[in-house]
Amino acid sequence: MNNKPTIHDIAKALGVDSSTVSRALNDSPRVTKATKVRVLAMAAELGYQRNMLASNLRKNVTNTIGVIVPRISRHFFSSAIQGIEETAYLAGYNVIISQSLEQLERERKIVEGLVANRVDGLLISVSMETVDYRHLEVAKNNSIPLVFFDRHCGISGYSNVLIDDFKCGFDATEHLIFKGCKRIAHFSGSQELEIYKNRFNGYKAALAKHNILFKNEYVVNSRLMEQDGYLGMQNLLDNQQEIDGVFSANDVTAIGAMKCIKERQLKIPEDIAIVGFSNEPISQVIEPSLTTIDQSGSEIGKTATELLLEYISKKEIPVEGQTIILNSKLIERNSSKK
Amino acid sequence: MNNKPTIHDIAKALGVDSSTVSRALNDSPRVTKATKVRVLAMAAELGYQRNMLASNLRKNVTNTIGVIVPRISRHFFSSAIQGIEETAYLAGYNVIISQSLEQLERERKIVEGLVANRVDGLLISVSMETVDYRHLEVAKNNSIPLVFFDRHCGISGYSNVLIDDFKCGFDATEHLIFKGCKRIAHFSGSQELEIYKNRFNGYKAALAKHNILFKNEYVVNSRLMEQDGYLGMQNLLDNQQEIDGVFSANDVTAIGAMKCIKERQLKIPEDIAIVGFSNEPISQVIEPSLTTIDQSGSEIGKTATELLLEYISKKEIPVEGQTIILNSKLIERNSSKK
DNA sequence: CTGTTAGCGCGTTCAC
DNA sequence: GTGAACGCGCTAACAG
Repeated sequence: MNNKPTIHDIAKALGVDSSTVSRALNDSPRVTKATKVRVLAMAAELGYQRNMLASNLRKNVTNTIGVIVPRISRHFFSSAIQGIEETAYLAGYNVIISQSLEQLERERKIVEGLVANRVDGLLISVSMETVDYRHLEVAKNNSIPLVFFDRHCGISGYSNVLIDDFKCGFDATEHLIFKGCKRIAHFSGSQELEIYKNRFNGYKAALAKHNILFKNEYVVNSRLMEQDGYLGMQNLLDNQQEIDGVFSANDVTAIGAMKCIKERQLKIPEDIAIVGFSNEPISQVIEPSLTTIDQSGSEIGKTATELLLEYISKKEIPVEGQTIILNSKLIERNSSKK
Repeated sequence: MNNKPTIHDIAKALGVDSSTVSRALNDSPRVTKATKVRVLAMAAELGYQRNMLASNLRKNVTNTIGVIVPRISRHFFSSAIQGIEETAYLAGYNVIISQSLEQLERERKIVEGLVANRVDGLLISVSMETVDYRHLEVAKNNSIPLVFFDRHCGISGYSNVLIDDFKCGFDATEHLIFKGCKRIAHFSGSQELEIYKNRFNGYKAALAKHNILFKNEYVVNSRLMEQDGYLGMQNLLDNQQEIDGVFSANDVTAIGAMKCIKERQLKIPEDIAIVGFSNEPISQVIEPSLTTIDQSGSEIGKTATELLLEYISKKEIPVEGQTIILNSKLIERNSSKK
């Protein structure tokens, strides 16, 4: 029962050598079509399943890529993992998931563990504690290719797959401009954080490109709760700011703003168009008509995996890492303004 | 550089045999303390790392458990995976994640793939298309223990780790009763679905236990959108139903109901207490004061993994599967009513 | 095109 | 307590 058939069993049954069987199963060109068929038939009959452990040991690969994220349950990362898993699955790779829980020490141990497990490649979104990358050199020393995603690696020689927050802000704002908006408010978060600063800069750049005057009164910095959107919008409207568009750096805040707009009998997007930068899908359950800039975690995961698989198949770690910057997708969910 | 040291290298360096080294590294009692120390020191010096592939091949294990979920990016599953990963990590196991995308055919292929990869155990939340379990027999045939979580397996002989929706409904309702509520409304979803039916039954049972008359007018069935909560609450209040408590089978719907309550200048929880069954954490961002019954995905993941690891260590698949039913946690977030 | 030989790196017999 | 030898299952290299 527990004696699983091996290539030797099927070789014996067919009166050929096990290496021929091996070649047949691997669809090697150096074996007759006829014997291939016989081997495959016998394999099916015996219920043969290749022992990956042995195969991998011999080939010194694992068909496995290791993934390290700060926390699996955060939506962005789980959707990234979704993309990673799908892409890896199609390429015949397994995915081992680990989480650093934002701790450098844990990250270090995980990397060592994955390297000891001989993963064929590594996908990492580093923890917030990670300031240097010495603990990752073990991968390089073992010729294991490494791709950073979402959170970039500061030093050169590594590949990154990132989201362009600047361009997201730019695109969202330009989208509103194309819709005919001229007085566009921006709800932003702490300017200490790169992501919000970049989105804000994208917003300003889009205005500049289209010769629209930037007005400081249109910018609302907050903690990006729903209430902040509601109150921010209220303030803007009460202060006679004739807003006709809103780009919110956060979806929940955008929902708050929408509530305020609707209460005042203004129409979306006819009177005021609105775009929210989206983190969580549930926000669209609560407000299905919200046009969003979606941080496509699965897209970034897919891209990072494709890049990594390329390195793996080439069996070489590029000296110069490349950096791929993805755009988030703007998903328009309400009718056009003009 | 790429020639990683093996036990032979360290054996040669020490003038002992590789089998002695192997024993020393495995802390076998049949080797001198002194040589153990020498071996360990040399291993550290050479930067030796055990080749798991070879070790696993020899021992015919993988130190890996396979996990199949419908979709990684759904919050419940990603938090379950979080719990699984943490528990497995502590026990020295790796976790391979796969997603069925709710497709039976994919699930079948994944199971076969994981079995072919000789995972030591399997954790499955079956796809919605899964009505029979023949495609899982391959695991049993290969003596791979299997634990179902969240979505239970209908046939006997398998272990399940589930959430008790009935008890959740019961607890939520009883919590409201303890708060002093006597006229408790219930917002429910399609009675075709077990989960909503069970929560509804829990609600009724709690009322019965405390001798509170069940009134059909207090029950609102809907698609559980935010608007459904808002409108449902509106109807209840307009029809002179003097509601003083609400148990919603969904958090978003509860948020809608809260909005309606607040608009009418009623206070939560003083005038109307409210509990929502929680799926997504962001709902608490939008409404931080919502008291919830939390489906703890990570808890269920942890429990399922512990059970599975027990089976793995015992090296036997129980003939009679056991079923563990977990309670979700009630998390009270607003001040007491009475 | 097929068979033979020789390991991959480790763990487990046997002996001594 | 330690060494020698073998095998896990598969595949690469070399013959023929």
